Amino acid sequence: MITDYLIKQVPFTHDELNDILDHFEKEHIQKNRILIKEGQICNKLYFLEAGIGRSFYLKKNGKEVTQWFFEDDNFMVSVDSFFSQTPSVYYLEILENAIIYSITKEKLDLLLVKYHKMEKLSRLLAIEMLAKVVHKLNAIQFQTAKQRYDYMLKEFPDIAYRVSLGHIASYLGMTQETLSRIRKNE
Amino acid sequence: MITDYLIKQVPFTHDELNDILDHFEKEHIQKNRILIKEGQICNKLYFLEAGIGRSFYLKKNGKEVTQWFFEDDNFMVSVDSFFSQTPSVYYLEILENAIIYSITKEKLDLLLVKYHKMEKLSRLLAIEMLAKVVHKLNAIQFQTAKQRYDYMLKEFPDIAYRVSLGHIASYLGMTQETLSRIRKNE
DNA sequence: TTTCTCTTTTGACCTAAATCAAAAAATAGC
DNA sequence: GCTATTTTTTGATTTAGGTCAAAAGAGAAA
Repeated sequence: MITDYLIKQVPFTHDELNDILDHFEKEHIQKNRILIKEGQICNKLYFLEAGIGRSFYLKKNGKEVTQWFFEDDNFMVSVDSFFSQTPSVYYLEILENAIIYSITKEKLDLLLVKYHKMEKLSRLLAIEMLAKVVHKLNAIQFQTAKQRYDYMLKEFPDIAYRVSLGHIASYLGMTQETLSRIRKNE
Repeated sequence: MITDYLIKQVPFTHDELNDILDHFEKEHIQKNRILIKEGQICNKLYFLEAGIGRSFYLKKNGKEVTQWFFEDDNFMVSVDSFFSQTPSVYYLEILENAIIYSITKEKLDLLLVKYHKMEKLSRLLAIEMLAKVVHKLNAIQFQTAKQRYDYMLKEFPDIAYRVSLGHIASYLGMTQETLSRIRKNE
């Protein structure tokens, strides 16, 4: 639940929470839907109440490379694009039927001005995400293919067996063949 | 200047700025000083007014691996450790004689509560840092050694020729020998 | 069940970059 | 200046993981 998630981060009052939630829209999204394409400006911040998603980008050779996975009960967004309102480098895709809450940049900006606590929430989320990305960077930069897969299992235990091997392999910076061989030897 | 930097991010008033700056301490630091060791809790946020720094960690085999470079006119911190007050995974080291402004976690927390704008500043910084780390991640994950060095030249043009080849090589996830050969063929 | 498509596995071979080792160059200390 | 120490370069060899190609397996539609 999005309310539980928000309260866990910052102690909003009941009224504040209602006001904030009024700025979000709830939607049901079918799997394989692309929320944002490369080049579009990501104008919405999404909260995944159910389902999973990923961001990926398309290399010149046409291959998709997964950049991040988004689990349920987490925000999903093309960060740079949304916050600096510049064209997204990534695609955002829903991988399993999802229930999402979305808020536009304009509405979020209103909330950020209105509620000091909302700024705090955003800061906390950004720092949390930063820590996660740094963690992945270390895994990618210094570890063998096998160790990177172990990182994946720890970081996304729920997702590791729900998305295709190819998506995971590209997320981990290795080929499908290599990941297949790693799994074989588990 | 730290004041210029702050104002560029958020329009603080003169009084606010003075109050905020009163919470910082100015220090001159000699090169090669270690600000934070692995395992310590990073209790201060540093602003580099002059000089450069890096974060690195020590692998089990005793080798240092540079994790990030910090240029003058930027904040320098072991992010996770500082914000979640947990033991740092990294060392923070000053590489060239520096002038820094530092603020403790306690004092920063006071400012974050006192000034809505200060929360905003922190959010913006976190998002900016996030974008940079994502950028490096992409360079590391998908590019050849040569391309990674080109990324370094773009991201840290000032630093690329001021720090040792070994520091840069480990930052880019390659050996010194490889970087030396790349430079030779430039 | 059969067909079509998409995903995963397996095998053979190749290459970018690592490792190991040692020489050359640059810096720092005296 | 002249050593001592650290950093960088060069060469020879190895290897993890990539590439290419094809077979096997798994869904989905009908």
